[in-house]
Amino acid sequence: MMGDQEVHQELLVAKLASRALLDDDDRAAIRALPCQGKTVDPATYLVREGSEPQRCQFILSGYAYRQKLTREGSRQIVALMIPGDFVDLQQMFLRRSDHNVQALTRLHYIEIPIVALRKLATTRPNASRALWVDALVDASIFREWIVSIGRRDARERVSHLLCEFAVRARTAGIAFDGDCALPMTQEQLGDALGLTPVHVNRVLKALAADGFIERNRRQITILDWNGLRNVADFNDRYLHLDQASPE
Amino acid sequence: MMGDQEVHQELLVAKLASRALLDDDDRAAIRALPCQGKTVDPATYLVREGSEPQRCQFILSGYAYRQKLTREGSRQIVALMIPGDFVDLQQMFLRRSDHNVQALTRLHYIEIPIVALRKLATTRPNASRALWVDALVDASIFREWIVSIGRRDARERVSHLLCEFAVRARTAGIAFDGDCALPMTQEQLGDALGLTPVHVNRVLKALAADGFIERNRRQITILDWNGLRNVADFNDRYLHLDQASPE
DNA sequence: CGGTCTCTTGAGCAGAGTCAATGAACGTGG
DNA sequence: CCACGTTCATTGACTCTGCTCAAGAGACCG
Repeated sequence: MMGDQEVHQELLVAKLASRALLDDDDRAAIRALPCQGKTVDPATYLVREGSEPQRCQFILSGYAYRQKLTREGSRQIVALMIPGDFVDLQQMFLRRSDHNVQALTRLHYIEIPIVALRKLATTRPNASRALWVDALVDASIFREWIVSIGRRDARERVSHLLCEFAVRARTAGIAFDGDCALPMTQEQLGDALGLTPVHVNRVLKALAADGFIERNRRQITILDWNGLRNVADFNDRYLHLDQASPE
Repeated sequence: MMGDQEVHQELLVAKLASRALLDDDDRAAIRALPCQGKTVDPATYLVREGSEPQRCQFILSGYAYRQKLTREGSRQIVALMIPGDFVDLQQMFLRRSDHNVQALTRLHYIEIPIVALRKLATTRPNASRALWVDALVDASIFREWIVSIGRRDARERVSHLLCEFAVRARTAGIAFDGDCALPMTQEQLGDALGLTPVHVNRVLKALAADGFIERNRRQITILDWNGLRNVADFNDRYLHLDQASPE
């Protein structure tokens, strides 16, 4: 029987093993990382712009998002994070954070000292590769968001986000089939998509009227996966899901 | 007297040294990287979506951009690259490229086998850190572009791109003061900003009328740096320019 | 049961897009 | 050295997607 600590670290091992092939020594080194579990309420800041992070967070359950504010006070969400995501690989080698990270829901996570992760990265080549792949996949998702916001209309954009979330949730083992409970308010969706909440509302209504999704308060369920992926022009290539298979 | 090969490698050393503190052994290891110089014409593809890159390119002179196409054929430029930028760190640990890279101008670059770079990353901790920082700064720029395209209006967006380009060009030592010759057509600017070329034209005209910039064919010169940065809500924090100073 | 968040919906507006025509600069080959 | 074709830049007229403002309806909470 495993204690909490062990369960947490198995998630971490599983995540990194999905990013690169690991041997037993790599796994042992990952299990040996010092870490500490934490829980926070929705809207809590995990990282603040301008701060100098000393620990890297890894999400066990719940959701979080990266966010930046403009001078006028409008907010842009630049990434969603789900269980099995690292919050701070994006800052691991940078001095100051360039954005904020906030909990979207109640959140359980572990914190690992950055020095320990850096040491892992320099002593275990396979683990290092897994960390690289993870950071580079994040960057690939950023690029796809630029394409969505820059070149897709509101209907495509909303659909694309739903598709991405569904695939990532399924890959992380926290969703099955269409059952994709994206716990975001329409205002938050708007902030992630570069739209106003009013317009998000209208688009969701239209997608529901067309039978692609079903809505029920903050729950959105995909009814017609192929239809929605077609509306969205969605292709999961940019998520790089096959990095850990033998070459 | 240095031959071409040596000059090229000094640029590489200088770039990595700007990303992390390096010692003499690190510099020697970087100089020992095998590499080959190349030159291509504007619009040449350096990387194609779906390909499996074996070499990493490093730009010596000229400009390039990352680009993705949507189903409808519209194009989104997701990054600009200038001399001293790595083209392919973003793919170094991923199997298949998720985007295209094209030369914007006539381009001189060197190619380094990815295996050699990976080896550098696993044997030289400081060099590894420099590569990490470089990749993470790229990711930070992606995030800022998401904010720009998602939440800034056309005038702010155009100004922001000009500011970013000016700062990066100055840092790379290829521009001085306001002298920022961004060699992009208005169509390409539009593709980078999520706008149409017609609208880019009108915004540039307005910025010139207000005295912020001067235009002359494809050359844009910044006349009023502080004014433009103010229009753009520009802050260079996200470029992480101070990573190589002692902690 | 009142207060607070969200979600909805309507009406009107505006920033940016579309379409289309003209003009300026450039490169090339005869 | 000029004619021609091509690529960009420019401008106007019109359209439309998505925004703003505002009010009302649900849902949830202490």
